Amino acid sequence: MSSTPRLVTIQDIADELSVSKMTVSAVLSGKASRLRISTSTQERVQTAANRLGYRPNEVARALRRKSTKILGFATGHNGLTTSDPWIAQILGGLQDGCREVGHDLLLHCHANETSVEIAYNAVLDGRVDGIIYYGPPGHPMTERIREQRLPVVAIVDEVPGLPCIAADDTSGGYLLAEHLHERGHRHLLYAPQLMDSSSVLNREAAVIERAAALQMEVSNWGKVTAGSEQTFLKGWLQTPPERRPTAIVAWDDETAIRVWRAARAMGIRVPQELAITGFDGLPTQLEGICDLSTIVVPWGDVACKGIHTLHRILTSGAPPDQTQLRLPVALRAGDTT
Amino acid sequence: MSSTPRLVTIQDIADELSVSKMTVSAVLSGKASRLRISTSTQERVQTAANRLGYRPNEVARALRRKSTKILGFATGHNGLTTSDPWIAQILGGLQDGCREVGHDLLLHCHANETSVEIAYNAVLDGRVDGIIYYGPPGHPMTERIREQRLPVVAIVDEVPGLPCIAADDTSGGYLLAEHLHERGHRHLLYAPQLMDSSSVLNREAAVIERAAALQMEVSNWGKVTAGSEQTFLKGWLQTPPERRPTAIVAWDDETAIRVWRAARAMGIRVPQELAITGFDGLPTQLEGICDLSTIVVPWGDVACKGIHTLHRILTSGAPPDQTQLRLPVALRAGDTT
DNA sequence: ATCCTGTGCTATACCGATAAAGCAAGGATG
DNA sequence: CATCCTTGCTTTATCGGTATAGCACAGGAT
Repeated sequence: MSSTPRLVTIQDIADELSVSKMTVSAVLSGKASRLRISTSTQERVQTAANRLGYRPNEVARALRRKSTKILGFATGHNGLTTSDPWIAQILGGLQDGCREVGHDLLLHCHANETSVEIAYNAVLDGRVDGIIYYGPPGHPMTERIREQRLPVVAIVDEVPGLPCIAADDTSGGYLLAEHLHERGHRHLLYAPQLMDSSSVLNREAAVIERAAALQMEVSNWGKVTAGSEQTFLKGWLQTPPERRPTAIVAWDDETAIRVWRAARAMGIRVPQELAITGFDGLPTQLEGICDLSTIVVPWGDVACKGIHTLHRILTSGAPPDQTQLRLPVALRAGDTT
Repeated sequence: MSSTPRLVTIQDIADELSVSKMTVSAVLSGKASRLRISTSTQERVQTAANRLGYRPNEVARALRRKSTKILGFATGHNGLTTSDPWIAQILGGLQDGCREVGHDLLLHCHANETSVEIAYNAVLDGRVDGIIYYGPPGHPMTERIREQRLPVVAIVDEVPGLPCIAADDTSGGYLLAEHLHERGHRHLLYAPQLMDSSSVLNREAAVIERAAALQMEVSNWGKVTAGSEQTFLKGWLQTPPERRPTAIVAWDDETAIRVWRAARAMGIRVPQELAITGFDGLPTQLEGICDLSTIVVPWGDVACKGIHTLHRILTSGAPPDQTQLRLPVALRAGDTT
């Protein structure tokens, strides 16, 4: 019952062949020709390395090159967990991106505010080369990050002064307003979420702007919190039919589904009496029951592009670190409109 | 536009105070008394460290102590992604566990077979101290892992020769059979999944065993693949009522929901004509529509315990590395039984 | 015989920390 | 006055790599 076996080092090979470890290093890191190592020696080294199962120690390399080739992911939105479906998609995209640029991904994705602080420290500790940040612009850490010019790329939500990859929420809002206009709606009800998130604010602003341009009225009766859906819809039922909004534009899919369920329970016909739209485009389990009209956000692509941007910033010496990208979204018309 | 700032090292502080870096190290790592550093020097070092914002370089430490304090997560089940809801819960549990033992979590969770190989190499590269493995026992890498005695803990699915933390799938199966028996069912239909997973096999075996003990008949009409639910249920409808199973026991929640949807579409009344059970206990979006009877599996706890076990193996020199744990599951009776 | 050039490798230093041994100055002790 | 102990540091080696300079030797030119 031995514990973890000692790993093979460059020195082991050097001893075995009675050469200096520099020779071994040169061969194994492809610098053999620059350092003029004879072909026969190269072969002997390669053979020994293979036989012993040598793998270069990444920690030692990282120390020397001052880069771990590990990127971190931090969430600043309170209460966010890996179980949130868009986070899941983001994680997938981060993984893909990391594989593409040859880095590893370290998770600092705890459901509390310390996530960012931990990630921030991870950079100062030399543990990660940079961070993908998903959180509110006003997080106390963001200022320190800017001040110290740490390699951080924001995703999904804009953070002033940081490079950012997000979805084109504005176009998404436009698409929704236009879609509802085409379906004959002239009075929308916006169900917002008050959170410190540029993405959410952009969605709302865009819906309102395009609705106005299309001569549609937009009401706002405030947030639809979990559990208050029925109350919310009662208000709708009590409104005289001619003054009723004909469609509810929810800030996200989850809210839309909650409203849809409540409407269904109250006998309100969707979409005949009331149309409902979401925003996120996440896969649902309601297939065949409720095919929500929504905006499909490319969460994975956003994350993946974020990694690539971070990688570019890290490899280019002096980065033009004001990259701002908005990835295209698409309307998915379902049976709730 | 400068690039990443150089991080403060122990040498910077030593130079600043004209002491040796060993003195600084001793103070900052709490070994001041053992090495007899005067109180005044300790204070000077502390002050300078704070002023300069010193943080010890974790890579250098890791090299010295031969441990990165990073644990990896690898998936061997093909096609598994971070979007699968139980993976999401597992990730949450891994995070929690890591925070509790003071380690970081590196993700090697790609949707293909290379995940395990990458994680395996990460250990040999000294990049991670150990791995949490979630995959089939027959994966080509598992043998190498055993041979080389790498610090790996399997979760969810048993792997012969490796320590494992899983859910008590057997009890789950018993609970389901007993529950259905109580509800008066005497003939079950098991909808299995043929995958190389001990968890899934245990579920099935337990249902069958307990059903037999309770004098219930158990039929098996084969897998219910995505899209074949209606065909499956047509077979059920065409069976003479007295020979029909009265309950379908699906191997997991997702299958159960697919069957439920198909039954609903075909006008089969659930649970009056046909009861349906799942297995997983994951949150669904069907709240208020279909409250699935299922077994709640503590995914997060399994993952978290896995981390703790791995940590114990890594800290104890010669581990009793045959830890086998089965965490309790619970029946959640919904309105599909 | 001496100088020069190219070949093939070795020696040294360094990345940033820590473990262990060493060593100078001052006071107590014989 | 010589010895010993304690205090308060410094020196050196080490983890496992990599960058850079150096060095011994062979062969051709002078």
